[in-house]
Amino acid sequence: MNTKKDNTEDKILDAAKNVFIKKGMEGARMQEIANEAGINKALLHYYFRSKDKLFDAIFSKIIGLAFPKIGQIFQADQPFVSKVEQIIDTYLDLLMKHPYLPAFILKEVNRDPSMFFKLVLKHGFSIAPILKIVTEAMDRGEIIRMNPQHLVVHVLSMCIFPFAAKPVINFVLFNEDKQATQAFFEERKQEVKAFVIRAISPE
Amino acid sequence: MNTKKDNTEDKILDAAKNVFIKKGMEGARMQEIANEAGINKALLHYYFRSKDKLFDAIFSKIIGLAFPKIGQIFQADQPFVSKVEQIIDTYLDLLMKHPYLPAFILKEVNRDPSMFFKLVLKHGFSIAPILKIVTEAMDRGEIIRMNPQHLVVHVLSMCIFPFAAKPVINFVLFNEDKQATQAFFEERKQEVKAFVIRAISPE
DNA sequence: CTGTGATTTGACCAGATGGTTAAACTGTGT
DNA sequence: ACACAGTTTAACCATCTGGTCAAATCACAG
Repeated sequence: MNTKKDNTEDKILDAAKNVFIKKGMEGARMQEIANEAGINKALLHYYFRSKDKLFDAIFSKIIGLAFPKIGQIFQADQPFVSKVEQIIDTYLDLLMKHPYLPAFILKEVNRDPSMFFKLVLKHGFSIAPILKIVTEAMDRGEIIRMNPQHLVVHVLSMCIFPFAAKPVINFVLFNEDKQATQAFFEERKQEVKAFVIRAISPE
Repeated sequence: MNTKKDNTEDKILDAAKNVFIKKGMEGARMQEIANEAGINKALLHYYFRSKDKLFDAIFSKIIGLAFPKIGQIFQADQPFVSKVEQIIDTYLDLLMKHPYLPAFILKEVNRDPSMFFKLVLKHGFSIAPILKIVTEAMDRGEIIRMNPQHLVVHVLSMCIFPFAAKPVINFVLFNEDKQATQAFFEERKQEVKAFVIRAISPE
């Protein structure tokens, strides 16, 4: 389903990613991963010592994907509103491409927060630069003054939550009409941007 | 930890709730539930035929708690802005009292959406009345015109997501300072209300 | 007291699961 | 052709887990 499947290790990583994302660490079965990779179960232990180690490898890659470095998202000097639009565009594009990320990460983070903490440190993710940019925009009067931490959480909530709650939205809002649900998610990029900008613009 | 613990069935329900919420359906162990209830494991099967049946009983109660009837939240004739404030107040109060609800429900909904669908129907939950109230407020010009479904998802996202992502917020935003995290959550009621009202008010 | 049905328990079972191991296979350099 | 290291496999193991059951205990009507 993904990239190169030539060598065994990549076949395992690819299969493990699919199974872990679908079933989670606890729900996944080593035999199922072996089947998906088309190899013998013992090979999983040959390449990765244990289920935990294999999961670590997958989870680390996924955290790196979902917590991008700030430099990768922010462009240099532009109005703050453009920056907000850009960050929402970029992150919702990422989530549309990997809609399973929020539910998977939330599940695993709540199961074992300490593992997540280590990975955040390992990938060098920090929220400070974002808070600084937000605060500076407030100082310049580009946006209204408010607690920047709450603003960040507001925006991330609106971006991420609907993906984690996709089955709920699909059923409660659209009676399991998959096309309507899909259309709704495609609209959200514009809707979130408009909502946020209206909330933070002066006057 | 909860209500009456006199009869065995209630002891089981109470213990099962604690364990299921902490570990989820898959992570929970019948033996652990029995220990928590201070009874023999076979009694679990005597009162509830199987783990699935026991989980159903717990999950149903929790869905009923998290998806309140509309009448229970909305007061009759008041300005729409007051209604929004009231719904945010009420729901954030509920979540502050049961902060585990979002993570637990999201996990189980994504594990088995069909069970969740049945429970939503069983509890007679419907989003239609809310959408109607929102649309009427737009018709009266009380708030700006926008897609009411997106507005509802915006508000629910900002209310619910931070609880599901509490470990992330606790670490990334507050370096595991529990008091700071707690204070942040107590601020959110005001912050969400202000943000939403600013985004939807005319002018 | 005594009988009877509901409740409770310890012992047990079958199946699943992560993990191990010895043997077999593969390819490559000499 | 052969040796040797890396790779792959089938069979196996220990443990855990949901579930069952017969026996024991309890509560209460007669």
